[in-house]
Amino acid sequence: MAVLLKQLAAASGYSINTVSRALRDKDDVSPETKKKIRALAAELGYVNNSVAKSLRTGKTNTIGVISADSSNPFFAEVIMGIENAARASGYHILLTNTEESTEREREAISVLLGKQVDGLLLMPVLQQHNNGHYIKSLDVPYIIVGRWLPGLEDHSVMSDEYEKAKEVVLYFLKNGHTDILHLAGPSCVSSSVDRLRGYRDAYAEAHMPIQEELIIETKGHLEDGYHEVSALIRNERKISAIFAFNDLVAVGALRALKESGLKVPKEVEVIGFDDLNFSKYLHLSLSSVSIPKKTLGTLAFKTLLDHIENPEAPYTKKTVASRIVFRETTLEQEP
Amino acid sequence: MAVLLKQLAAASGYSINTVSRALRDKDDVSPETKKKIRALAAELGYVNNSVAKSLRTGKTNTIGVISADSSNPFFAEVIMGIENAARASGYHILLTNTEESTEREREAISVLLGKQVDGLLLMPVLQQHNNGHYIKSLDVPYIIVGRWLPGLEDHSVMSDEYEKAKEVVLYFLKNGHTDILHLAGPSCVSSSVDRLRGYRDAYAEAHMPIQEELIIETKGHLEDGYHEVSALIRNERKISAIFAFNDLVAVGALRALKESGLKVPKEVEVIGFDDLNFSKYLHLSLSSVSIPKKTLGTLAFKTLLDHIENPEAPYTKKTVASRIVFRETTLEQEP
DNA sequence: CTGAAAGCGCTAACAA
DNA sequence: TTGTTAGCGCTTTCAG
Repeated sequence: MAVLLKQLAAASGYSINTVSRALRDKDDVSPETKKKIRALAAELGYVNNSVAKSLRTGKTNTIGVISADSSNPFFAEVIMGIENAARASGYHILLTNTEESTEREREAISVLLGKQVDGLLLMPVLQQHNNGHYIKSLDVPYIIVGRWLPGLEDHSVMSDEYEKAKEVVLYFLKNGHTDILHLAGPSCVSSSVDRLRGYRDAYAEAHMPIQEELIIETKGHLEDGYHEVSALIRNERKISAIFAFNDLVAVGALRALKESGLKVPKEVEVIGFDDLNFSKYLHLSLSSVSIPKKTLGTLAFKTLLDHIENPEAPYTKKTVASRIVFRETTLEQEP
Repeated sequence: MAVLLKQLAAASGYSINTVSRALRDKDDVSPETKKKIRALAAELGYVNNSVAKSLRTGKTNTIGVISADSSNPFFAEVIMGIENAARASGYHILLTNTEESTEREREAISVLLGKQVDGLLLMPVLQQHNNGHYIKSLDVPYIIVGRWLPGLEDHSVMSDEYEKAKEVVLYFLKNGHTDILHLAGPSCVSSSVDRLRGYRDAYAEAHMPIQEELIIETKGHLEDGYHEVSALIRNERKISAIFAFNDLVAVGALRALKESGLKVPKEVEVIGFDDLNFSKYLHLSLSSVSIPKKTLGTLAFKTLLDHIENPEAPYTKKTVASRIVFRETTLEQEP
């Protein structure tokens, strides 16, 4: 069974305390003693029991990560950024999925608190009955990653989505498009709200009338883009540009366009959002708004760590800049 | 601060013990007492401290998941399967990445053991100096997911990769291809070894000579497929079929083929491996070997759970069947 | 049905 | 420099 301090103490002749201090490299233990104890620990394969340590110290060196859907490559990439940064700082992550369910989210927070995580990284659901109030009352430091919650904006680490969404649609409008389809994301996700707002404000700024039927809410999955665009084409609804909530939806849309024989970008221009790894390798490489996902994850963790180490510090909203990458699904193309 | 059993005891007039037993629904506490205590706990927002509980019970209800690279969509999907199954059984996952490094792997195992995980799910690196010996000596139950380690085959939950790889190449050979490029994965990953073995054995079975220069080792990333195939074409090396280690590499290859003007599948047939979510939505939907990733994750967790609950049970290798999906990058196509 | 006492393995005060 | 003692918050005997 597991080797304990007690065993090391018995085997070395020192007290449990001295062994503990030696292993933690405290400087009131003589070098020789340390050496002896260290050697013994290595020989017997001693592994510090972090559960006991955590109970005693009140620190777990673990943070909870509550993701909405980690099978979505976007989150997967963000989470990898988080994990990397966390590991580099001696932290571990306890990962949970909510699948955009408010109840699961609440449950997840509660369980993770029970596990005494030192902090929380959240990608929360935004809804009528969201957990904003509950989250606001948390004792542990927490950061909202890539999203926001009303009244908690200062806890967010995210990218400039509204601005970029607007820019995308403005680009379309300037190119003379009037029928710009917006394949929006779920309204319970703050990024959908921002991207949609960008769409509306771009129209407003260009003094163009919005055609509400060209705003279609999806769940943000591949199939959604495919089905919605297929349906539109079947109904002979004219569209000349598509601004998709994310790359997944855009890829689905691309597929539908191809099947119907519509030429991209000549007849229909398409811009996605997120710039997933594979998007530039598509047969028709996808124009998209590139969010630095790994950076987002890293920054989120680092910010959280700051607050763990310095609990009194006030929170401030942090933003990482994204940029529009023009590839083969738009007429304008980068060199 | 956090509400403790002590507070509930003081506030309710019962002893700490009774409160604890009431909350855990033990049947030697009277129903009314339970009700009172429960109400109080809910009111004060009591959350059980799992660290203390774990120290006392020796159970953490947490498993460690050591992934090679969770930004790879394949792992992301498997991990999601694991997380789902785990949550359904009241377990949480502590996620770590090794980026295919043996040292990080060893370190990760050790730290997770220190955190007293109830079991381990590994996607280990296979190398000269691998951690097989170390892993073999573990006290906690562990399962190797989607891979194998020599001597530990019984601990694996994986798919029938060798068979399917062979089948793929046999399909190519039967169609008259002689120059089949194999974009292999890293040799330190067991699935690469299996898929390559399938390639070789198919040639042997067809009594065809292998052209060693058509076996190219890659790291399994998108860019690799792109660069290797581009280089081959630049050197005017003739190839008429590509069997890629995974879909990522295949997509990169597809891109290179497109740039060079080679028609898929007429001039070059391509089959990938893994069948990632997006593969069927590519402009040219990718033929691939479909591994049921979520099932793999679920089965891995369930198997691990069996061993956690029943430590004496012997391990046996488990396999989930994959299947070849013929889409638009092959001449043969499913309806 | 309920309570008192012990102890999980560790670290932090305090003594020596 | 080292050892003794207490205690983190909980569950588990064992009494009552």
